[in-house]
Amino acid sequence: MTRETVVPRVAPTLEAVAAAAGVSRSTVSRVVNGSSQVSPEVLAAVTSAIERLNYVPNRAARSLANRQTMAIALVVPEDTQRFFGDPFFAEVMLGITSVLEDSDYVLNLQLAKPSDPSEKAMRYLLGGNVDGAIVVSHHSGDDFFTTLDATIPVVFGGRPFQPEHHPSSFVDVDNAAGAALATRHLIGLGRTKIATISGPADMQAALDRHHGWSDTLREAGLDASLAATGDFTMHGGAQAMRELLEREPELDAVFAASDLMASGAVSVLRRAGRRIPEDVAVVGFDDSPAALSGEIRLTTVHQPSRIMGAEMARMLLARLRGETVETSRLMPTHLVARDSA
Amino acid sequence: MTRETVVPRVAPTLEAVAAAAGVSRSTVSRVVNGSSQVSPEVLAAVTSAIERLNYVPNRAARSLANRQTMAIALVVPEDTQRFFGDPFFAEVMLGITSVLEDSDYVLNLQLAKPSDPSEKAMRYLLGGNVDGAIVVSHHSGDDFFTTLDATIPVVFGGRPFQPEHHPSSFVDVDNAAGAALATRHLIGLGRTKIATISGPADMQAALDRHHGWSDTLREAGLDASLAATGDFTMHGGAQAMRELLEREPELDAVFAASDLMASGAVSVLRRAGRRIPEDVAVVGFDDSPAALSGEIRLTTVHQPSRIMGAEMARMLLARLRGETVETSRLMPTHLVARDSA
DNA sequence: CTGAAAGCGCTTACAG
DNA sequence: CTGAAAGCGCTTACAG
Repeated sequence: MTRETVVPRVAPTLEAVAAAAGVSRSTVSRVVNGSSQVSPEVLAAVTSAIERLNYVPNRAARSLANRQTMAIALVVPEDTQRFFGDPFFAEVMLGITSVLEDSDYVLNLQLAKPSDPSEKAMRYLLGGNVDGAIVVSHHSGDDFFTTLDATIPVVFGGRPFQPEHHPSSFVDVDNAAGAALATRHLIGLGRTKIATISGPADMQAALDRHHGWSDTLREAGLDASLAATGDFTMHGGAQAMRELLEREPELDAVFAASDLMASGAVSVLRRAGRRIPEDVAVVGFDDSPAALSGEIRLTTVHQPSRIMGAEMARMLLARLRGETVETSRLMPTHLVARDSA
Repeated sequence: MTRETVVPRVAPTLEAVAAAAGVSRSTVSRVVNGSSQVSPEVLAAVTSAIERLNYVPNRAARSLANRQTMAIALVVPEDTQRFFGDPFFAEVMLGITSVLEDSDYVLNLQLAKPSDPSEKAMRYLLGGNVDGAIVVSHHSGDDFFTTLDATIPVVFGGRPFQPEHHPSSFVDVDNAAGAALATRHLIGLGRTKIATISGPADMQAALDRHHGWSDTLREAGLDASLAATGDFTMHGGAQAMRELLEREPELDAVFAASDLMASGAVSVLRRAGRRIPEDVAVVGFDDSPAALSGEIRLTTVHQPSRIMGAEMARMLLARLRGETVETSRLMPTHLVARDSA
């Protein structure tokens, strides 16, 4: 259209640096990649040329040549709302980025639809765009992610559904044990009508926590039928609480499988005139910031979310380096007694 | 090390598809890229070969050849905590992803340190990894981002600092006008000692909102000296409120430059025995979910965050297409009167 | 409508 | 320690 007088500031290439330093491309490539096979003088000349030209290697060319992208994907099969709404994800991401910072890898966040990764997301993950992936919040419909491991290494945050089908590597806590901790605490408080608000049945962690609750109750000879399902959100927790209250107005305790759901339950209980913890004791799970931001300081099962994120990253990086690493890492939980139970 | 008996499931290339379909690579490339210059029969043959081999184009090779990455970066110069803590960012990201979904672009999230993007982030942005960038939450120290536009198109969320230096394209609201709306509302309520909690002075939006407040006050002949600075977080808002209360215990209104800061202020005011809105009227800014999740339903200045995100993406995509687009887009604000003022 | 060929900017054996 | 050359998997004029 218009006459362009602007010099098309093309990014300098290896070639240009080589010319400027008076050496071959191979040599420049060596210094860029930190090879020790370079004489001090040449090193200096090349380094200064790089500085002078402000050279940055072209990632596409590099990837094409050595088949590494130096990128890893963080896949969260949840909608944006839930991703941002639950502090758990922030903590995990914080842990991941903290270890990636010290590496040459960059993180690509991929929010996918639960149990139905988009065509686009699948192509992205399979199209050689990342060297590995971390999948947090796996749902049972997501077969794609468990089989993805055949193409690139993937580490799950939380034991994925059907690991027997495709043995996946993951970092998790012993969810059943954590739930048992919470339930025993409630029993120790003398409660007898102990309900639970479970997470979605298509998530392994939700199932495990549910079983931890029911097994503990049965061992104690208590009824384990008072269960409702939430979706790990505050709203879902409130909804489930209403249902439980209707079914059993006399309930005196509830174990919610997440702090957010516990918060929702607390609101409903109070609005229904129950004092917490006097009338109804509530225990959450996560010990995320959400445990402290609600109407009452939540008693909850602590899981080291940030550290778990860091472990996921470390595990993936180790596999990327070709090291033999354990397929799973289980982190400890503990009960944090505060005001709600 | 060990003898590998596993077939190294190499991803099929264009070449392989061409062979399978009995055509040239050029032809396969054409159908992959949706060229119309292909006969129906050949189209069918190639399509079926692609299906059969499960072919996914190698992105690095494609990028190298046509100099497009089909990726754009969302850069947020804030730490992970604040990024996840403020619903504003979630809304913007939601808007961005909604328009990107219908395109072939993927989004790469880059959290950078305020006023000091890491070496790594800079290299990433300059290294041909993305075709363009959206920068939300720009601080005055970030010269890198304003100059980045010389290399790849960047659209700012919120007018960047020093746009005169490097005319940047951005989408924003008229922050001063929004603040004036809030302030006039407070004046209309008969308040006379109207304070403000501003955002950080290194952000243009914070400055603009502050001026909207002070100009309106001066026009009304009221004192405009009661100002404290927060950092856009709840904690920062609380801190600033304490300071204001100490300086002027008689204050009867406060305009906070964000809902999160308004929430922090509300807590402090109540703890100090003030009734809201009777004793002190509070107006926030954003109308994000945070306006409804606190102790009181906040009266606030609505800005269409999600739509703004969508506009940023649309604007960037248009520039990527080589279209001539306006350099800035200003969205409207309006006051939402609820319970706090 | 289709194919042969050059080129995108790197890395990596292979010689020397 | 250094360089020439092939190759990574695509796209894109250029012919035909």
